[in-house]
Amino acid sequence: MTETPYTIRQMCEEFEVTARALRFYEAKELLFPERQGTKRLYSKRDRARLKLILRGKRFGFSLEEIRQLLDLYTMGDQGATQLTMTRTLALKHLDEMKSQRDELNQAIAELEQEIEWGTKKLERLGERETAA
Amino acid sequence: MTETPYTIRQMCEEFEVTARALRFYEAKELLFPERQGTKRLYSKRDRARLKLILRGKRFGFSLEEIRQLLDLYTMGDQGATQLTMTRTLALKHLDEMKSQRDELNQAIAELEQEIEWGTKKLERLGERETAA
DNA sequence: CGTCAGATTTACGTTAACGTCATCTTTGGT
DNA sequence: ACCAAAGATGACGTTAACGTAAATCTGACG
Repeated sequence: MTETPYTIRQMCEEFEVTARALRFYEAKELLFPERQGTKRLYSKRDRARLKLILRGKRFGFSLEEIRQLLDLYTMGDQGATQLTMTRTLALKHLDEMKSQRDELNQAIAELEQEIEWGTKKLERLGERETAA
Repeated sequence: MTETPYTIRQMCEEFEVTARALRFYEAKELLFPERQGTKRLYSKRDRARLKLILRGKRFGFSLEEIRQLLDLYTMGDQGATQLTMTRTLALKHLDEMKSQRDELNQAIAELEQEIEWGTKKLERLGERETAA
């Protein structure tokens, strides 16, 4: 078993996306499944890429941004110039993600505060009701 | 100085958004500036809400989701039922944000790996060039 | 060989979140 | 009183990321 190509249906089920989305990602050059006749066959590499695509989306990156990031994980044997550019781009994204994480942590802390506040208020209301 | 209302322009500059966006948020009931005649006046409370709106956007929440979250920060003197619902919703969002953070941390770690890999490759290329 | 489910291609539709005019009003300043 | 700038109100346009429908194709099976 050297490889294990997936059909489009299997991909859909495994990643919970529609066939339309997969074809769309292909049209946008984020995926390059091979063809067996006219049908698409998704390799392990395609599956890895799709995973990254979906994760990128969850972080609010656009498909175009994701496409650029994907090239990073495909860094084969490019020239030093290309590699440097890719790395620079990646560092930029890394920075974004880090500030995003910091802000997210702050937001989480604040939201927890608010919830605690609401919880205590509910407790007081409960006491009143119990006392009556 | 009990209050310090902002004009729409001041809001735009302070938060780097367009007037169109502010009116749009108002149409979607995320902001409720008062009116002095026909003109909008944004209170401190509006500014706080806008800050949360923009932050929510950065985390990929839709305006509708943000609207619901905003009500959390407006928990005044509602009934216990309403308050419980709001709190439940908030806990759900909190969970989402926490998993998002965890996934983000993992993505950051992986991206750092890749970058390090690229960096080392560049170093090797540099050595070769130097040796030539 | 017929057909019937599953794929593909093509093309138009949809939603969110504004952008971009065009066209009034309002208003502070001279 | 008058003018230009700022603000308001429609109304239509735009982009991203698919959804949906229609027509065609293709391959395994009885």
